[in-house]
Amino acid sequence: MSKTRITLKDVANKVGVHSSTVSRVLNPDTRKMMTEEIAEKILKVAAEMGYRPNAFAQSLKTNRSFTVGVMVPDLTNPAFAPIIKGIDNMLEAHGYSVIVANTYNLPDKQQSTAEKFRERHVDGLIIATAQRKDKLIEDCRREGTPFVQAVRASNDTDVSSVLSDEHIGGNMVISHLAQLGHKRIAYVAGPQFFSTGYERYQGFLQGMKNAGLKADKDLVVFCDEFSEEEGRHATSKLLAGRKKFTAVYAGNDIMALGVYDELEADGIKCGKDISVVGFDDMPFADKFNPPLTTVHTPLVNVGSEAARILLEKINDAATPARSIKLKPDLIVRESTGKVR
Amino acid sequence: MSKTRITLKDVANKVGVHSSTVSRVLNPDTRKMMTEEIAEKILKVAAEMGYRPNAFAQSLKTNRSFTVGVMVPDLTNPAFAPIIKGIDNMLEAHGYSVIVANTYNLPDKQQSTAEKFRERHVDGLIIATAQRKDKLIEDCRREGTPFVQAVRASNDTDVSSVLSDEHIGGNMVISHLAQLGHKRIAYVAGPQFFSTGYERYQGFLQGMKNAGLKADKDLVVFCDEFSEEEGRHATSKLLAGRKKFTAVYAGNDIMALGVYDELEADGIKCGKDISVVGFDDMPFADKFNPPLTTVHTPLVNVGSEAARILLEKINDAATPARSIKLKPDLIVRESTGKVR
DNA sequence: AAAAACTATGCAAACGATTGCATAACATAT
DNA sequence: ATATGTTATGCAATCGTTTGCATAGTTTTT
Repeated sequence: MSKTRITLKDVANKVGVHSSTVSRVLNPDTRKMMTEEIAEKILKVAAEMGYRPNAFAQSLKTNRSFTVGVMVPDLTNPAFAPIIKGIDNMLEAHGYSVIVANTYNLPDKQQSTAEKFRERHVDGLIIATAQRKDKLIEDCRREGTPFVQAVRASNDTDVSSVLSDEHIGGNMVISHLAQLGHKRIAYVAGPQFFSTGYERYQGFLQGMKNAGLKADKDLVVFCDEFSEEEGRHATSKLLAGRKKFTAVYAGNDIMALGVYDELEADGIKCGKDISVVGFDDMPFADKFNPPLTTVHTPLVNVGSEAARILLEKINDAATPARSIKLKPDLIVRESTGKVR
Repeated sequence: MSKTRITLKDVANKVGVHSSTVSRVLNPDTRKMMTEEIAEKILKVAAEMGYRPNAFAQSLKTNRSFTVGVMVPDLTNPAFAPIIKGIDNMLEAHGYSVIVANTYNLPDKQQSTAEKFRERHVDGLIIATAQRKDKLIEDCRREGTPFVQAVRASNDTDVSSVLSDEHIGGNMVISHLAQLGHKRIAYVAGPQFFSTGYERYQGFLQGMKNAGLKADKDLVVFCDEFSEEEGRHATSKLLAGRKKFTAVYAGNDIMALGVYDELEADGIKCGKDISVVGFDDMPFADKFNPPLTTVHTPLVNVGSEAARILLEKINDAATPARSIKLKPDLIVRESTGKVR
């Protein structure tokens, strides 16, 4: 990267014009200010000389970096790769680069990551890590930082977000289980300080009500994190309780795997003795044993929609806030079956 | 991001020194040039005022961006997330940000991605997309771009790379299968223009030889890509052939899933009628049906080692090239069993 | 005491691009 | 022909930081 650099001045000297003229020709917005004859000559020479703008100099002057910071909890959670893919495809097509950071659901890490993004003057943020009440969101609003929340959102009402409709998802799950004859349905809830945890629980409650079933507090366990271990632990508690149940709805696929673990350890047949449903349809959910019935959220679309909205915000700060809820689908596989 | 900026000059005015003094105090390498009294005063005032260097101005002057470009084939392949994680953890600790790009194994995409990274003046590259003969590697060498290859490498001999030892892996697999009594072992090979495809095939051949078994050309299928579909297609061809076999070794876990698909479609019991082995131990391989026996490559370590070497190269261009092969482990699960 | 060496700090040039403003050249109206 | 309006281009300031060099002040050596 220490190769001799061709600058605007080099091109200008070769064509016999001033560097500001070259700059204006190379910017499509100002090209029309120059005659076509000079413009063609400049474009030709710039290409021949291999001129490439210095991004730092541009950014220093324009205060724009054409980067976007994306915060995810943990890139090794397979649900986030499709989201990033959707984000990257959209932003890359508009000349932006994506800087991804993991926060591991640690608030301190989230703050230091935000700080780093500020130092880098990212043009905007996509935040997939927000809690329902989140200082980062407050900070971004106060500072006027363009941002969009993806997957999870804070409680703030006039901020943009792209989520999956967790209530529709919950209704679908309970309806499916009810049709299979299930009446005692347990719920393994994610942390309530995340909107995914909270809203999926509300969706469970609503689904039960709509199916004419009674939601039983003793058949609900609230987990501290969306993890396999917590899912397993919750299932262990449910099985140790006095209330029997014939189905478990887990707040995401990772926790559903924990449910699987516990059922298997206790010699309970998943899909036959007890039905299990997850949420997200993360990659390879169809390869599990048994293939997991789950709510498919269009993760790539979540990413690309979030990126689209962010681009609008960056280009026009007056873009009104927008909260988009994408409709999920229930994918029935072999982890659910008729009540025995 | 349009908040009023505090500059070096503002801090300098407040302390009553020159901005170059502030700059030298804030740089640990030059702090000792200033008296402790002035240094403490500057550090205090800078913190109080919330001074933050302008990264663009720094980069324009120093020609350093403190970013690293990472090229992966496809972020949704679960094997790459741990690699990125390892890379990010190491680089982030040294003040770098990671810009990730997907190339989808398309050479044109790889070239345009490299071009974008050049425009951004990333300080170095980690390339997880190289073919055995790859123009990008030639370009980087000619230009003196610091880079390290990860997972896959080109044939060039004096370039740095961090790989898994595919031969050791192959030997482990064949030895394991031989111990289970398998003699007719089929191999589903990845594309030979990738080092992973080629070297894992060589490992297969070497393992067979070392186990005193005859590698049979009719029991080898070469795939055009590392994909589930190709793995399935290859298995279909193997089953349609005249040679019987009792085990399949697939060049990666994704292709092993394709092997699973075909066996299941044909009513063949995986792990009982035919044993299956993969390579990579991608996340959730233990959740498959049956849990996959596979070669575990320490993906996070591949990432962090590659990042470490790259940092050395960036800091000292004379760092000698180094090719590291990490030792894999065989993880035996339920997809392999005794010959029937 | 004078000369030489060392240290601390300020000055200003440089990095490369963008863009407001000035002005020369050209076109149109009187 | 003269006055007015429009267009094309160059000049130079700006963005904010780093760093070579100059120089004033201090310390050490002769």
